[in-house]
Amino acid sequence: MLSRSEENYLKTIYNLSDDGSRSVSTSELALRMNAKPASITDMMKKLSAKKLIDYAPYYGANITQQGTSDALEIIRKHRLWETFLVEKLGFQWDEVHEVAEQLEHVHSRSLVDKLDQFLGYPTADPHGQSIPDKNGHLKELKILALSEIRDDGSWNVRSIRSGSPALLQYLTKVGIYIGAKIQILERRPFDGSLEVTIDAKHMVTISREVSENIFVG
Amino acid sequence: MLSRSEENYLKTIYNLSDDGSRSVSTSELALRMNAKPASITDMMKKLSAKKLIDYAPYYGANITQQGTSDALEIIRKHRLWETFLVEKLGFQWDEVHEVAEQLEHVHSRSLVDKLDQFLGYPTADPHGQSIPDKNGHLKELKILALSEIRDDGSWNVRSIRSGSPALLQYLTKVGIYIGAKIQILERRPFDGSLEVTIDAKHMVTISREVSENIFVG
DNA sequence: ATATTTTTTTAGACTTGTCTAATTTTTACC
DNA sequence: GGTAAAAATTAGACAAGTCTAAAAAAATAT
Repeated sequence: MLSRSEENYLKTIYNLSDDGSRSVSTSELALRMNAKPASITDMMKKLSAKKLIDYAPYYGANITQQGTSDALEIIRKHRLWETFLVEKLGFQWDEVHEVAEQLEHVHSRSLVDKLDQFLGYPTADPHGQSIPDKNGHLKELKILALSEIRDDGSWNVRSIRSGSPALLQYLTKVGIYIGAKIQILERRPFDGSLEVTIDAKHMVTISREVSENIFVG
Repeated sequence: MLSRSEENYLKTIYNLSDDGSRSVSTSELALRMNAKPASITDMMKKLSAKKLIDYAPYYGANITQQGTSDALEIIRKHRLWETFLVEKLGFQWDEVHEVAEQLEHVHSRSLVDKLDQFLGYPTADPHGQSIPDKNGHLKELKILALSEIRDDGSWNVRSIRSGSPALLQYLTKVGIYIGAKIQILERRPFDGSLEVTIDAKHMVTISREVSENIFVG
């Protein structure tokens, strides 16, 4: 069984690697985990010994099939708990990440599946992110970050990269939510910011940092 | 903030001390925690430094007011989660202890209170044990262990000392549940066993070990 | 009242996960 | 292609929580 720390590293490697499609460097991981590179190297060796990542010194980590499967299980738990917290306990979408970070490490054969059933087998969490099913299958949505959209026209907000309560609070304030309709009016190449309308009603300027975390389809 | 280990020791000291009314010895705690006495001594010093117990070498531990308050918060969380698992997720009463042991360590200002509200402010968990309220008040029930009953007549099962799935499974098998009516027919002083009827229907023999864990009123 | 047994504590070691400082390897640049 | 900068690794340390073995204190028994 994995330790809490191992689980956190594995999950972060999975997320940084774009669902396992590229390798992750020590410094990248150090930045995301708020840890020193030396600590990352140590953990890379541990995960490698457990065959959860392929690791060679100086060449970063590639998550293995087993690692992906374990990571998806943790992500499934995280997203199911977030859904529970919002749908059943009445939390706001910006309040649930930290608690779910703890709940995702509870180990129980049947707990997750019973929770899934209780919630009615949801396919997306409160931030619009897909919830892997019990076999570790993730419904891949064809979505793009708002920052990557080149085509004008109207897009629907499908998900938000969660993790930052401040971002979610900001989005709520400017009227962006899962399902909101966004139309790009103007692009400002010098800073990457966008001028958009939301639900064809109000107009806001969105910075590049923010548009990179909004996914539309 | 207390570590998981500190929380587990504190909770166990509280339980062993009969709600803080007597001191707990090193060996007693070692037995219950499945740890060596040397480890207990180390932790006693830590909890003592944090003023959660009064401890003097060779004289055991007495839980302080602050320690009692912290212990009751953990116990509140444990019992609310057990209630959730049985009432909402459909677990059996003998399946929830281990998972609740993990869930009780999740830290969140609002989670527990929102869970309490979601469950409708229950006053007892699935084993009949009182749930402390958010101010740490525990409704003290006038109950006795079945093993201590000297008076004949009929008694209602009020709670079971939880923690042993095997015991709970056994009780289910012989027809004992919270609310069952038990009448003592015969006492066997040589081994402390009792012959009883349950709900005036069927008759069973209950060992002393079992009757010490059934509370009636 | 003293000796023996039991309990508790101390001393020192080990594991996990982290760190700092020093070293090595890779990358980037002229 | 050689050198400087950046990135990664190694070596050694530390804290938390556990252990074993030895020593000390308390309890028990004769």
